Amino acid sequence: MLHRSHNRAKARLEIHAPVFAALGDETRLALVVKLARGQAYSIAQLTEGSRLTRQAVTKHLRVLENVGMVRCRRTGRESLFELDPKPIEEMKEYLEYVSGQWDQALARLKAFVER
Amino acid sequence: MLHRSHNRAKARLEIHAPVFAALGDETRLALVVKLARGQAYSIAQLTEGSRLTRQAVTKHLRVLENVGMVRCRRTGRESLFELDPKPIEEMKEYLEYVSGQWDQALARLKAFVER
DNA sequence: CTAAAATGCAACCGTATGGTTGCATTTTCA
DNA sequence: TGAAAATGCAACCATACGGTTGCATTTTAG
Repeated sequence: MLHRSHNRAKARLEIHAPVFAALGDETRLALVVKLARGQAYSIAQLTEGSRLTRQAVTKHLRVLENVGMVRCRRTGRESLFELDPKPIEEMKEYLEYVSGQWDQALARLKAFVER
Repeated sequence: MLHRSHNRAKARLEIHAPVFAALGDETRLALVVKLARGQAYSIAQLTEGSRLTRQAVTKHLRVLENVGMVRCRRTGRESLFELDPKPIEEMKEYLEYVSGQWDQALARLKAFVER
């Protein structure tokens, strides 16, 4: 059972890099925090409070959309964006895998030293 | 207590973006996986199996080092790199915060609808 | 119907990024 | 001591990235 989650995490490593990259920007990181509040926000709403242009924010939103962290639906004259938590769960799985491996390595080292 | 972890995560948001960016590259992602095995690896060892140049791998390692995910010590004629799990823990905290907010938002929505 | 609101589209720009090549430096070991 | 191993340093290159500006399009509301 531990073996299964191991393979699952390893099989999906390729998918993760672009998702991590999407969060590798302060603006996008902040957007995700705002979107995590659960509502759907228009581009104008998401631009408000930022020192950036609306178009800059739009670009960031498209990046998030392309990696599947955000979904967009047109409603009237505005585009509403809302979070999709699945990629975040995948990132958590990856990090759990890495730190799990690390912890096991430390445990083996400890057992070896104490022998 | 839930309120405290909320503020802690929010206070450190600036730190996280470069760390996420560091994992936003397939090569670095793979390096971290390898380093999670717990040993210290030389540059030559980490280059082995990759299609990249040693210098390319070195650059990636410096990136990981600059965000604190990896430490380097010179031993004889080789540079040994090993993982530092703290930044990974910080990323996990951030993701926990975001998905936690999201879950709470969904719960509020559910409570509202069922009223 | 028309003006304002919200967005889309596209060109453009400076800089960061990922990668290479070439050469110098330090350590090891026979 | 001298060659091979492991790395460091630096220049260079193409392209991706973050951001802006300008203008066209669609929707709303008076």
